[in-house]
This record gives sequence, C-alpha cells and structure tokens, in this order.
Amino acid sequence: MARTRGITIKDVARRAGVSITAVSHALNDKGTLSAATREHIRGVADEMGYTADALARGLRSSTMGAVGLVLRSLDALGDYAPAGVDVFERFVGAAASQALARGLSLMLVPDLTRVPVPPLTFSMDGYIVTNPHVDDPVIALLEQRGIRYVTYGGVPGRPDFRHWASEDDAASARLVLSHLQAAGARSIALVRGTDPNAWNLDHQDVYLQWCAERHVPPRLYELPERAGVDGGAALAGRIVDDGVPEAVFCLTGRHAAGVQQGLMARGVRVPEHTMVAAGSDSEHARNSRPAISALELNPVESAGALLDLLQALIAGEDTVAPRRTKARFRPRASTRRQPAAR
Amino acid sequence: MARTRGITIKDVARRAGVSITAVSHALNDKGTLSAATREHIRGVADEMGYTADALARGLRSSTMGAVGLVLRSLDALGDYAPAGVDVFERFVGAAASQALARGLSLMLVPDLTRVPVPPLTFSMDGYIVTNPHVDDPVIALLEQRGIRYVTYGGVPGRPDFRHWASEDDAASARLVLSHLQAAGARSIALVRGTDPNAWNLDHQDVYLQWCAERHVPPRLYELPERAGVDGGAALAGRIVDDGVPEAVFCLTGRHAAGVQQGLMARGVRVPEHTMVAAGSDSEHARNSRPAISALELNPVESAGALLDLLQALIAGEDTVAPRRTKARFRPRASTRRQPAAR
DNA sequence: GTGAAAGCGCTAACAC
DNA sequence: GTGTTAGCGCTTTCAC
Repeated sequence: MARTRGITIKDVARRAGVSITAVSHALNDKGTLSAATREHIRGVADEMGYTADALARGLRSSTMGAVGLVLRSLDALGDYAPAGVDVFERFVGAAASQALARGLSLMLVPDLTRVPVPPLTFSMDGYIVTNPHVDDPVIALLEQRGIRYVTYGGVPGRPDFRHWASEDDAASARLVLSHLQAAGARSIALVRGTDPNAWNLDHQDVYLQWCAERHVPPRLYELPERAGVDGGAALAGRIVDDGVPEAVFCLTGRHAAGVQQGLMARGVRVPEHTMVAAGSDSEHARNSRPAISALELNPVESAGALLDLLQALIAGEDTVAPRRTKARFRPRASTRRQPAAR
Repeated sequence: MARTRGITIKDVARRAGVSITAVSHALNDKGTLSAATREHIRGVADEMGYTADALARGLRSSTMGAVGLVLRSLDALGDYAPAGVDVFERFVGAAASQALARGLSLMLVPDLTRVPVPPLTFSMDGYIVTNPHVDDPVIALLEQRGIRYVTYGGVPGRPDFRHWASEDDAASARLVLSHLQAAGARSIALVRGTDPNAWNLDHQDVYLQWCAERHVPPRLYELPERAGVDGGAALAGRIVDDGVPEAVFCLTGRHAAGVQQGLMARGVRVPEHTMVAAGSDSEHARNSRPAISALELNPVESAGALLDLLQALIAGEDTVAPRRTKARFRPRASTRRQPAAR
C-alpha cells in the first residue's frame, strides 16, 4: 500500500481536453499529433508536475529506466561493507551518479542467486555485474532470463563476450612490472587472489608471459581475497622461505600491505631488500610504512563506460565493443630506491 | 523492451488446474482456500520457478519490496565517489546487505529534487534519507507525495519526528570532550560543518552546553564539508591567530586532518601544544601523523535499525521510536600525552 | 490528426 | 471453497 496515487495520465488528458492516447503520444514523441497539440499537452503536463508511473509503463513492456548492480567481488568477500576495498566502494558511488546523469535508477542487488531474490530483480532493464567468475551463476541466470548485462572486467572463459569495460589490465600489469624492472628487479613474484575472475586471470597471463620473455622462472602465489592483510602477512613467510625475490607484485592493496608487513617482520627491508607494489590502490597501500606503490583504478570512468554500453544494448544496438579505461601508477616509497642502492 | 516475459500467474493456474485467483491467494496467504489446494498450488509454482512480477503486483497497489536511499550528505558534497568519507561508503554497503537480508531491493537515488527524477523514484515502498537538512526539500517532497521515510540522524527543527536512527551523537560528543578534558584540555575549540543537519547541530548544542557548564567561552568554527583537508589547513591559521586552544574537536575526519596539518605547519605541535580529535573516523584521521583520535561510527548497525523502522512503517505501525546505536572512541596519538607533559 | 479500446500481470471485490 | 471480473496506469494498435 505504499504506492503514491499521484497525477495520472487521465488527469492530464482531462485538463488538456484530449484523450489519454494524445497525452501518451505527446510525451513520448510517438504517433502523429499536430505540433500545436503536442506543445499544449506538454505544457499542461509540466504545469501539473506529471511523471509517468514507471510501474505501469514497465508493465506495458516498455523500459523501466532502472538498472541493477551486482557486486560479485563483494559477494565473494561475504561482506558488503569491508574496509580498504576502495575501488568497489567508489564504484558504487560512481555508478549511482553516472546512472542519475543518464536518467536511470540504480538498484543494488547483492547476490542474484541467493533465494529469495528481491522482487524487482527480474524487472530491471539490464545489469552491471562486477568481476564475474568463470562459470558465474549470476551470468548464467541473467542469460537464462534473457536480461541484458555488461560486466566490469571481462567474463573469463568467454573471449567472445564483448559487453564489458574495465581498466586495461594487461597494459597496467606491464606498467607495474616495467617500473619494478627499471628499479632494478629481475625476479618478481606475483600474489594474486583466488577468485577466478578476469582481473586475477589476466594479470597472471601477463605476468607469466613477461617471465617467459625474460627467461626468468615465474613465482606465483595465490591467496584468497578474504584473507586480507593477515593472509598477506602469513604468506610473507612462504615467500621468504622460497628465497626473497627482488620485488613482490600483489594484486590487492590489502595483500600488499600484509605481505610487506610480514616481510619486514622477518627482517626483509622494503624497498632496500625487496620492493612491493599493489595492483589496486587502497587505504592499506597508501598508508603502509613505507607507502606502497600502486595502480589507481578508474571506477568513475569505468562506470560511465559501462552505463553507455548498457544503454546501447538496451536500445538494441549489438555492435558494442569493450571499453578500456586508464589506470594510473602511483609510485611510492616501497619501490623507490636510492640511486646509491642500485 | 527489456522486460522478461517469463512464467505468469496464468501459466501456473493452467498447470495447477485452478483459477488465477486461487494461485494469487495461495501464494499470498489470502482468501479461503483448502489447505490441500494451497499446498498443491505452491508445489506447482515452485516447480515452475514462478516469481510474481513485481511491477504488476506494485501496480495493483501492493508493495514493491524495494526501498530508496538518498545520501544527502553526498548531495551536498557534490561528489558521489569522494575519498575519505568512509562512513557513507560503508553505509551504502551496509544498507544494501541489510536490505537483502530482509528480502528488499535497495535503490540509490542521488538527489530526489533534481529533474528529471529517475523513473522508479516514486514507486518505492519507502526511503532512507541520510542526514537531512533543516527544511530539507527531499523531506518535503516525500511528505508531499505521501511516501514513508526514515532518516539517518534526526530531522533538525522537527523534534516531533521520530522515525530515525543514528549513533547517539550527544553521548559521543561528551565522550570526546571528556577524553580531551581528562588529557588536560580546558579550552576546546569545535570545528563543525556548514550543512544544517542534526549531526552538526546536535554536536554544537552539546558543545555549547559543555562550555557553559564549565564557564569557559566557546570557540566555534564553521567550515563547509566540501572544503575538506585543504579547508582545514587554512582554518588552522585562524585558529592560531585566535590563540591556540588546548584541543580542537573537528566533526569530520578530513577537517581534522587538515587542521592538524595546518597547526603543525605553523609550529604548533600535536599532541604536545594542542590535541586534535575527529567526530567521524576516516582514512585521513587514521593516517595522519600523528594519528588522530576519532569516533568510529556504526553504519552497519544503524542501517539495520533504519530498515527495521522502515519496514514497521510500511507495515502500518506508527509507534516507531528513534533508535540509537553506539559509536566507539578510538584514542590515537593526537590526544595521547606523555605523563611528563601534563 | 485524433481517440476508443485492448491488454501487460496481478490483486481484491464479489458472485457462485 | 472457488472462480469471474473489474480495474491499477500506461502504451499501442486500429478505427475514425
């Protein structure tokens, strides 16, 4: 009983002295109305503050003007208000304001596959899914329902799927690796998360290729995203046991902070003995001592690109190509070596 | 054209060999059906994976199962992805997961009074409005439309309005002031924001009363929220010119960080010469040098309380009382004086 | 150029 | 107990 019974199309029609059809047509630029009638009706509608009811409109099989947002990365973390996962928090805000700028509503839908699903779930015009996994059940559900979607980061295992946007992960991975190399590191270890999403997989690919090109043996560690800082600190033990590499590239800020902490606790000095870099900037990276160099992702631009893609899809265009946004590398103390130290 | 034409009530009715009314009643526990029919219909519906269309249901004037969230504080900042405004980022996440836990969708609506409003805006079952202002146009709009709402922080100037929840600001303000006093501060300056919301106004009231009780002249500064760290640094000049107080209590973390920075740039040492505390923890507070003592708010619990209130309101209960959650004070170096320094 | 009428999927009177 | 039916507000044929 919560719905507002406000001004309806009937009220406008009566007031304007026309039929409801005329009102509908005037307001949606449909049909064949004289310019004069159109103008008049619009004037009356404005004056009355009429807004078409989205439900009724949606019911009649037009669009809802609303898109859903599913944060798979937070689903995996099992925590929708985690600390130090900046990029997602910022992504939600960015998506909301970008949606508003396009006259859309944004619904947050934590996990589509849990039951019961929130009622409006399947009425959305489309979805943004962040960081889908290999064989992601959310993707499967959307496809089965015939609901259009775009993804933040590609859908791993589906190179044909083109409706995605994200930072250019391959380019930024190379950026970080080059930076570390320029600072004197030959052997670089990679610490990735365990979620099988494009972020982890693409970085791994680039890393392995980089190692192959240089004929250095790769040193790859996997650490669950949810292990956070503590997990990173624990992993540092293994890294030290395996022989301290000249640099460690951790894909998440929390892992980077933990690894650095763990290394230093074991007497490994950063950046003198080894350097540490993070693939995703976060509070933990910025505020570790020494501060950890990191890639600053671009959730605002990415969210905008995704909404553009989604709108095109909803409009029926299917020539949509992936969009890549630019991440910036923020060099900080953790990779800054004194000239003397080289 | 985005809507999914899925299984409808008709399909279920046909399959179960009953009328659509029977299905509707069975699934909504209405009417007078035999237990057997009810069971049977439910079985068929489950088996077919039927979910009632939220739009059609909403149109027929039931509830939508969705609530809106308006972040007034970010509207004021003019930035929906600001850095270092932790509590709101966390509040969005908390509200989303608390909503899911109650089977509700959460829609983000950046600013209800900008036109055009997103289509679903007025179809929501209710709204959560964070930090409404004095004479807030969003509140006015919701009231005019007869849409129920609850607020994070009370509605200033409306002591009769009881549908809100928040941390107990008065208690936490006194907590901070006591802490500063215990650390040796008699004269304490307050730096509040300029948004006329309950947060700023309540803290100011408590502060003025505190000063009155102790017969010390109040020193009140106002600084726009959006001025951020730089604004705080600039304000430090005025504070020094007015005579360095024994402590400065800044309501926002960004202001606190700036003020401390500005003070130290002018040779005022923290915590030796003056102490700094923040009313809302944030990255800036945690990671300033020295680290700034701050109140850690409780967005998770507050969001839960607000959703409980809102659900009660939507269900028609009007005996709803404000809920207060607890903030924790995090003492850090900025207010930690060596015993010798006393 | 304009309007009457059907119907989207559902709920709730009201017959039977 | 169960089914028929009238809408909710809107878009969209299709007559006029």
